Order: sequence, then structure tokens, then C-alpha cells
Amino acid sequence: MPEIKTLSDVATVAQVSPSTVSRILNGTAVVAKDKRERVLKAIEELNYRPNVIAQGLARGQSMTIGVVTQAISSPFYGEALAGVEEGLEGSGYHALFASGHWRVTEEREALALLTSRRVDAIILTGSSIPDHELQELAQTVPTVVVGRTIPGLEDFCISVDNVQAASIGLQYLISLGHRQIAYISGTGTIQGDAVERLEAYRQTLKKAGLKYDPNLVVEGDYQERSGLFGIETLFARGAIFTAVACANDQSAYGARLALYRRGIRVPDDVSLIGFDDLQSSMYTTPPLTTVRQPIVEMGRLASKLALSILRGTPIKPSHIQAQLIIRESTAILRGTRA
Amino acid sequence: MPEIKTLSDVATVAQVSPSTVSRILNGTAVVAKDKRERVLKAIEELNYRPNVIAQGLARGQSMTIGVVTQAISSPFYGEALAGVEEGLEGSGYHALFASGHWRVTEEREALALLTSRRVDAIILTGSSIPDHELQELAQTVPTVVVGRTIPGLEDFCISVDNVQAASIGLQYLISLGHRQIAYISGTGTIQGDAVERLEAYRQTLKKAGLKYDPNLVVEGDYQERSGLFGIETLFARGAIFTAVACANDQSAYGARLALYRRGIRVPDDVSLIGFDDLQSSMYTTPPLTTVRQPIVEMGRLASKLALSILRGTPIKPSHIQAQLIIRESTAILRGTRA
DNA sequence: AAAACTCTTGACAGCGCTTTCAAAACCTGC
DNA sequence: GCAGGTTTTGAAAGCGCTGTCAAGAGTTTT
Repeated sequence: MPEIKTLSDVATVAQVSPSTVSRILNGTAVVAKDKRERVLKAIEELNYRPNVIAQGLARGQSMTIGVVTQAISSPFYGEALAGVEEGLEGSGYHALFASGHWRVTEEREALALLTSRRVDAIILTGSSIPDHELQELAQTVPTVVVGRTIPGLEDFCISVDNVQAASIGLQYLISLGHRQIAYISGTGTIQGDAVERLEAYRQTLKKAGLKYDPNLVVEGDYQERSGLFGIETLFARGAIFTAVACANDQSAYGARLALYRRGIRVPDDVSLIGFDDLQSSMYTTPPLTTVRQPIVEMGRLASKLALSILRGTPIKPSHIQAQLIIRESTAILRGTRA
Repeated sequence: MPEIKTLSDVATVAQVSPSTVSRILNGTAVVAKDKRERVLKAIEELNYRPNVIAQGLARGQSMTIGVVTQAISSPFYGEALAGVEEGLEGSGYHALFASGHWRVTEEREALALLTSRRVDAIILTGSSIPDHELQELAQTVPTVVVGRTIPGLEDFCISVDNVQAASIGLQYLISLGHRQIAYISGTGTIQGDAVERLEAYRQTLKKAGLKYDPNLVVEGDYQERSGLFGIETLFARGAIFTAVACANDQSAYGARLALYRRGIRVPDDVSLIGFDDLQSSMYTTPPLTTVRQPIVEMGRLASKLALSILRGTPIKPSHIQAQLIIRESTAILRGTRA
């Protein structure tokens, strides 16, 4: 294997001191034209690339942003990460990902890993680490958290108002004439997206003068299969509904399949609505009506925020708006069925 | 912000030399019990975590594996990356991702980024960098490439036999009685998955005594929308077909939607088959029949291979087998239609 | 032509850690 | 109680780079 060249190799070849090479590399100071040329030539010749690790050590910054995610292959987090990457583009910073797989201990490990690599800032997505730990973390390293708001760290949190967002969807269903609306929830019972969205379901029903029927809600876990099981459970209970709202798009996919299996048409017999607006929701059959969370943008914004903090001039994260995306999985209530 | 502690801070507190602390940390040598305890206590007290970057510099290895991917948010690459991560688990190594977005120049940049961070090995997925560049790269740093076989680097390549794999799907369609089979291809015309799979289409047709009708194949780009357009194009051409094979699952999703839009039932009127078996293909309506590429396993295997190379005892990558997954988007040919 | 500056350049310390090397400490056994 | 051997320990160099500092070169001024 061809040796990897170092800055002093370049210096030797160009017959200048390492400092000079460094100066040229970083534009830290003016250097005489002839030396500059010799150095550039040497760099070219040796195919030299600075060792970012060494630079990091010397400069005291790693030029990397740690990103803790739950699962890199989940469409939701995948989009968020893509956003983060995009936001970092051209900044010289790079993202280091670590997955928590929805387990707090693993998430802590992920965090430990990132800090032991001395990342310059940390972005957390879908974190379930307790507030106070994150508050502590934020003392040590610039931290931004997406999808959740931590007291005291409001300016470093990026999230949509779940209650408001989820309401939009419900309201739409109601406006379509639906009165028996089933709900497949997310997981988590104390705090977080799942309880907020469920809360929105209850509130919206109430506001519309409909009564909350626990028989119509089933607990899911944001995964496709839980949507499928959700519908099965509903039927097993003998529940009657003309629409079903899901805590996220993925569970809506599963619900869709369960409905299909039973020969129930969407939206003719039952309306279906999701939450998130994943890229693929545009291509389900029928295309899914959903409440859009601008996931990619949120990721991008998270990066921008982190960078701005590092720069010393934190931007104020503008509020993120959810938006109803009407597609073809919802329809005006016709007959009764299911 | 609380200062971050260093190894010599620990040494000072524990009243030993930095060397001793290092030895304890790495188990490099035996240390007296009392000192060991003092050090451990100091570490605890200061909440010290070794600086992996500095370790990397000193040891000459970064403990990170660079992974170039095309798009982190694509379901296909997402699964592969998850596999890579999994394979690295517990090894002490961590993955650094860089995306090429299907553009060779960007991919080169990604590679440059990874090498300038002195990653200990590189895993490429979906790479479209010319063979010779990769051969060169492999001279400098342990390289494993997934989804493609590079001459001379066979032992470091992990891929399925595209021709064989794609044939399985086609054969199945034919065995179902289909004779007019449309094909929505992938992108890339000189080499790579797309041409191999297309080749499989032609060969299989030929072997079955069917003639290749260029009118039935349309070029796609592996994305959902190209599947949709593909079907539209086919109809615009007045093509007659009873089944459509897609170069990957994502384009099959798009095709599915186009068919739905036209009121064509799957599989009753037209059979549909994909390639990859993405996680979500199990939940489409109807669930998609497809040729399974064990993507996650391939990622995992890539990691294992990379680690084994670093360890100095390269394993021989076992051959990856594709497998037909029969679900509900395909059916025996009944009437004629479309 | 010497004094007073201004630029350019190299030496060197240091980032936080590892790792040799040799000195210090501890054991043996006689 | 001391020579010889074995451990344990610390000093110091070094990983590849940056950044300060002061010396050297080059200009301008008087």
C-alpha cells in the first residue's frame, strides 16, 4: 500500500518548512509566490490530503456534528438525516450518525460514542432520553433536538406542534362527514409524539361534539405491522368506523393492507389518513391523505441551527408548520359500512 | 460549559503519570491495585472519556469505517447502511457515511472526504466510480464494494448475480402463463445493475422462446415516478401486456399507482413484479411479489469483510443468493387485457 | 548608508493520547 | 543483606497538524 503522505513530506519536497505548507493550506498568511507554487506542486505530486483528524486535534475541533437517530433505515429518520446532511453541505462539517433503536440505553451509548469522538455539536432526533440529561448535555456541547421540546432549551428545539398538527387531520375527516373515526396510536404513554397526537384526537372529537369511544382507539407502535394489527383488533372488537386515523404514515400503510385484505375499499368504504407525509405516501394505492411534517426541512434546519450556534450567532428556529395533504385515501362519507 | 477532561487531568488527580492512566484504560500492562483504584476513581469523578480522535492520531488508526452511499434516505441504501452498522456493532469501529447522490463527482468528493478523515477502511455501495479508480483506491486503503464486482477485487466485492436473480422473476411470470411482459428498466446503459437486469430480461424471454419486443421495455431510473411514467409511456405506445417487471421495488410502486389510476387491477388484470424486496414491499396493496436481495445482510457482510481485512485475516465472502418472494401482485394469466 | 519598518519564514510548543525506554521498586535466593 | 532478576512506573518522543514568536529578508525613510 502506497504510503500516505504528511504535511512535512510536502514541506521536504517543496523545500520549505511545515509551517509554510500549513499556511498555504489554510490561507493563514501570505507566502511568496515561488514557494507557494513549489508547495502546490508538491501537494499535487504526492497527492497529499491533509489529515482532518490531526487538524482536529490541533485546532481543538473535529469538524463533525454528531447525529443520534433511532434507526437509519426507517423512512422517517432517513429523511431527517438526509435533511441534516443537506444542511451541512458546504460547511466543512460532516455528520457522524449513531442509532439508538428506540432504546434509551442504546441511545445513551450512541451519545457517549459521539462525545468520545469530540463532535462539535450534537443533533438528536426522536430522542427519548430524559429532559434533564439533555439539559446537562447541552451544558457541555451545543445540542439541538428535533421532534421534541426541552424546557430551557426551547431555542435549540425544532418540532411541530403535534396537537395542532394531528387536529388538522381529524378535523378534515370530520368535515368529510365522518363520525366514527378509529385511531391507531403510536407508542409511548407518558410523553412524546404519541400521547400528544392521541390527545389531539380526543380534543378534536370533543370540540366537534363527538364523544370519545375508547373502543375505537388501539395502540400501535408506528410500524406497518401495528397498523395491520390495529385494524384487525378493531374488527375483533366489533368496532364500527368509517374512517381511520393513524399516528404516522407507516402504520397507515399497514392499516391499508388490513383493509385491503378484508375487501374494504379505501376511500369508498373507509377513509384513511396518516401523519408525516413520507416520500412514499405519494405512491401508495390510493395515494395517502396525510398531515405533512416537513421532515427533510426539519433536519436541514437542525443543521443550520447547530452551525449557527458553533458560529456563535444562534439563529432562532422559525416555527415549523404542519400541513394537510389531501390525496386519495379520504372521501366524503357516503353509505355506512364496516 | 464544563471543561472536558483529559487524560493528564486524570493523572494529576490520581497522582500517577499519564502513562499509567493510559495503561489502565487500554489494559496494556498490569498496574498496582492501589493506583488502579485511584485512577478509576478519578475517572469516575471527572467523568472522563478518552478522546477517540487523539487516540486515533497516536495509534495511527481512526477506528472508523467510511461508507459511501448514494442517498441515505433511499429505502434501498437505508437498509444497506443499517446492515453495515449492525455488522460493526461491538467491534469498536464506527461508520462514517458520505453520500454520492448518484453523481460520480459527488461520489469522488465523498471518497476524498473519507480518506481525508483517514478512515481505516472503505465500503462503497452503489458506486459508479470507474473500476480502475477503485482498484487504485484499494491499494491505499482496505476497500469493499457492495452491489458490483470489480475485476481484481473479487474477494472484496459483495453482490448478487443480477442476471440470475432477475431471471428468477421473469421465469416466474412466464410460468404463470404471461407472454407479453413489459419491463421498466433501471438507469445506466453501459454497465451495472440496470444493464444486467435488462439483459436477464432478454435472455429469459429468449430462453422461453418468446421474442423480445423493444416496444415493451421502457427506461426508468429506479425511482417511483419512473415506474409511473413507465406505465404511462407503455400505454401511450399502445403496448399490450399482461405483466410488468420492474428493475426494482420502488419503480414497481410507481407502476402500481399508474395501473391503479387506470383502473387496472393487480394482479387480476396485470401481474406486477419488483426486485429487491424492500421492507415496505410486504405492505403494499397488494403485497408485492419480488426477487429478494438480502440487502441488510449484504451490508452486514460488507462490515464483516472490512473488519476481517483490518484484522489481517480476510474472510471469503460467501456468495449471496437472490430469492423469489411470491406475494400477491402476481397471478396466473386469465383473460387478456390492457 | 544607517535607522526604522514591514513581510515572509522557520523553530517550536502543544493538541490528547500511545508507546518505547530506562529507571525505580520489588522479589528472589544464597 | 546483597547480587541478579522481574515488575511496575514515569519521562519523553512522537502521531500530523496549527499557531505563536522571533529571527531574517526586504523596503522605505532620512
